[in-house]
Amino acid sequence: MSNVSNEFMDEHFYSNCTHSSDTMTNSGSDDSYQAVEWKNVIPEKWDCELVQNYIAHILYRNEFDNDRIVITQDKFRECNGQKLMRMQHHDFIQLDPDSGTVIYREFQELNRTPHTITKTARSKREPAAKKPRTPSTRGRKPGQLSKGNHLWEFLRDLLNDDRSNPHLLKWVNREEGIFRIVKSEQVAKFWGDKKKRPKMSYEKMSRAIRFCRDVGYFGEVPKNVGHPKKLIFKFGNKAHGWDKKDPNANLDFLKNISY
DNA sequence: GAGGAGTTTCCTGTTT
DNA sequence: CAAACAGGAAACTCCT
Repeated sequence: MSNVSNEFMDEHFYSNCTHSSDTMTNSGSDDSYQAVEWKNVIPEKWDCELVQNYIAHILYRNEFDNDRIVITQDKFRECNGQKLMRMQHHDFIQLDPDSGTVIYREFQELNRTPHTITKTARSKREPAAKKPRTPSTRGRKPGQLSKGNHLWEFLRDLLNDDRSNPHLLKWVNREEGIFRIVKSEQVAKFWGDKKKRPKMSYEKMSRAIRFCRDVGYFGEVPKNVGHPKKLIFKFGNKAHGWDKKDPNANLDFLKNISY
């Protein structure tokens, strides 16, 4: 459970996103509480304020508490995007020993992905333009967590349990968040059980993974790095906690599993 | 009840 | 050839 309130997100993260509007992807309207699509913004153009917003965004996602986020944000108050780009791992740690590594790693990941909405063409088919979502005061806000178990959390928890890893799925590169699904239909079956969808299949689950990839819970798997091409996935920049075991993970359905 | 997030379902076509 | 991958379209569930 995160103890960071939504009020925090509104006040400290979303509210300033109308600054540097030339680098923003949202409209900059009064209602523009929407999270910056960081991967669509060029870090070199970030001003100090935007860097602080980014730091808050990273720490919020990594479940740092409210006070901690404010303190760390302040440590980055004199950093603009260009300075952030020049900083090495040890510079981040020096600035904040607790979160330096997390911020460094996420920033590296951000810089590995192209800073554009346009996706790399994979097939001859033209990708359809996404309909922009209209900001509203109702409904769940972007980034706001639901109580339900999400697909990326489910896979993360399976990966961190030795009843399922490596029988059902396993890490290919844990540091990078890259994993391989071994028993695709079995994993999908468990997913269906969890969501009470008895007709769940790997085909349908993988469709969900592709949607989750579009919004950042999963990422593009690097090509040509020696591992097989099929059934390989990678956690994205909206996923977190995959590098450690979640003590609250509920995997009771694995207790009777036998191989 | 409205509306957004996160799927689920189904489908056609492509790639491995 | 089978299995996996891709992504459009529409519907659905859960949540605020």
